Amino acid sequence: MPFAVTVDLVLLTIREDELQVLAVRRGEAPFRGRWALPGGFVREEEGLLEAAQRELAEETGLRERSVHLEQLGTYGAPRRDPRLRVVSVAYLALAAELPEPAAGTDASEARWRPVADLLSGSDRLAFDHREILGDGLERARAKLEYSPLATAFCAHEFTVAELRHVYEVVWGTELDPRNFHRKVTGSPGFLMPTGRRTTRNGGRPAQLFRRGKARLLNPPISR
Amino acid sequence: MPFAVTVDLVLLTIREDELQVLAVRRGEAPFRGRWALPGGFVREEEGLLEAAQRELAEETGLRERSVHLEQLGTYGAPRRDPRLRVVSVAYLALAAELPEPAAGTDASEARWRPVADLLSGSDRLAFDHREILGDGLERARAKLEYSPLATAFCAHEFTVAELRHVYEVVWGTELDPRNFHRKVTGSPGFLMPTGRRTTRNGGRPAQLFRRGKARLLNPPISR
DNA sequence: GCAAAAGTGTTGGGAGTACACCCATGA
DNA sequence: TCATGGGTGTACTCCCAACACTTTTGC
Repeated sequence: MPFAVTVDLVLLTIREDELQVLAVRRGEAPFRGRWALPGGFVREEEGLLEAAQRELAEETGLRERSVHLEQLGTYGAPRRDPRLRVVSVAYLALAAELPEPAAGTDASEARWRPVADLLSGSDRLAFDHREILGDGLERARAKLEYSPLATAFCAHEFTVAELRHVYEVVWGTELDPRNFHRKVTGSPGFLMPTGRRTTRNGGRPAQLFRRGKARLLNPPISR
Repeated sequence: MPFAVTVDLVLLTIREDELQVLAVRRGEAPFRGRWALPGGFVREEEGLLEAAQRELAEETGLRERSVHLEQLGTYGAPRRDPRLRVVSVAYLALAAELPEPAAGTDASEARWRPVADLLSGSDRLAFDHREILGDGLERARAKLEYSPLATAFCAHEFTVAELRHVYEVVWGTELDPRNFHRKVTGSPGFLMPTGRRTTRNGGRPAQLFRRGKARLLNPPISR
């Protein structure tokens, strides 16, 4: 049985105080004119993660270093693509704020779109990409609690307030700045102090941190 | 690019006070004579979950009702199968104790094997199935904490002690029976009392429960 | 000085652990 | 009546949400 295998990317970032995802406007049938997740075929001599890294580089010009990339799930309903049987392995990628993608890189327009808009159905996604995006969002939300994943949304160095902003945007909640500060700085291995400070918005300068080596947070950060 | 797509099953159960997994002895090259996870090709008109359900039924004769089945991950390294490019979607299945599979169903011998034996490397698995099994075990362990998944290892009706036994075997720890009892009966939606009681091993009869409707446990059951 | 943001101290209540104790059965 | 496992009560500890308060900057 001949199957086509693709990777699709749910690349999330935080821009303009909301969670946004990279989407491409489809130039061809099927679903011409609709938004879709970026993706492409897996090559002959390429692993799945490798293919996702390549797609990521093609879409954003980013080396994999600064981007968190993990397998999200695989979608293979018989007629999810009307042309042929395609099994798609979705990857979840999280990045710090990136520039708007250069136009015309791939003959198709790529843009940052608010996740909420694409999920609310006002702007329907191609294929089963709405389901994939929904699963990606859920995964990201859950992992913020018990893993240091939120740092993947931040630049190399960041303040506690910036990290808190990530949590607040992804979860859509407000967190107490004082307790949050204590929690994250007290969580072993979550943050590494750099010793440097910054002043960005007036007020007392904040310490700058880098991500630490911890892979799991306990106790978790509660919503 | 022509890919073959298969589903592989990590079917776990608890037998003889240990965690066991269904394995099949390979009758052909490659890896002839080695143990492997049960699996097979996805058919033309079949979804991925559907294929996993079919495999499960073929191996165990079980209807999907009583078995928990969820996608675990997808494995597609270029040369994981030396014959052709195979992408395998692994599913994690959890079941209550089942009879030893009938011999000769599928020309290959299927048997319950202790997970620890297969992971410790004393009995090497075919392909990348050791990695898949390891991922499945990790997933099961993690999900016991924050989901009512442990009930999937129990029969339709079960006692608190039987449920505790599941946790103790999967985690390899001992739990305080008294606090455990309070936690699980107090967790809303985890267990539904049937009103019936049973005496299995002498001692005071225990209440019988069924799984409730909760999908998430909070607070979680801690290791 | 005043506003604004960073960071610390304090406290009261809730949750979890450890363990003493009581309950219901079979032999 | 004893052994065995089921189930409840209770006290102590630790954690954490809430919020008052102090620190350090720009204007």
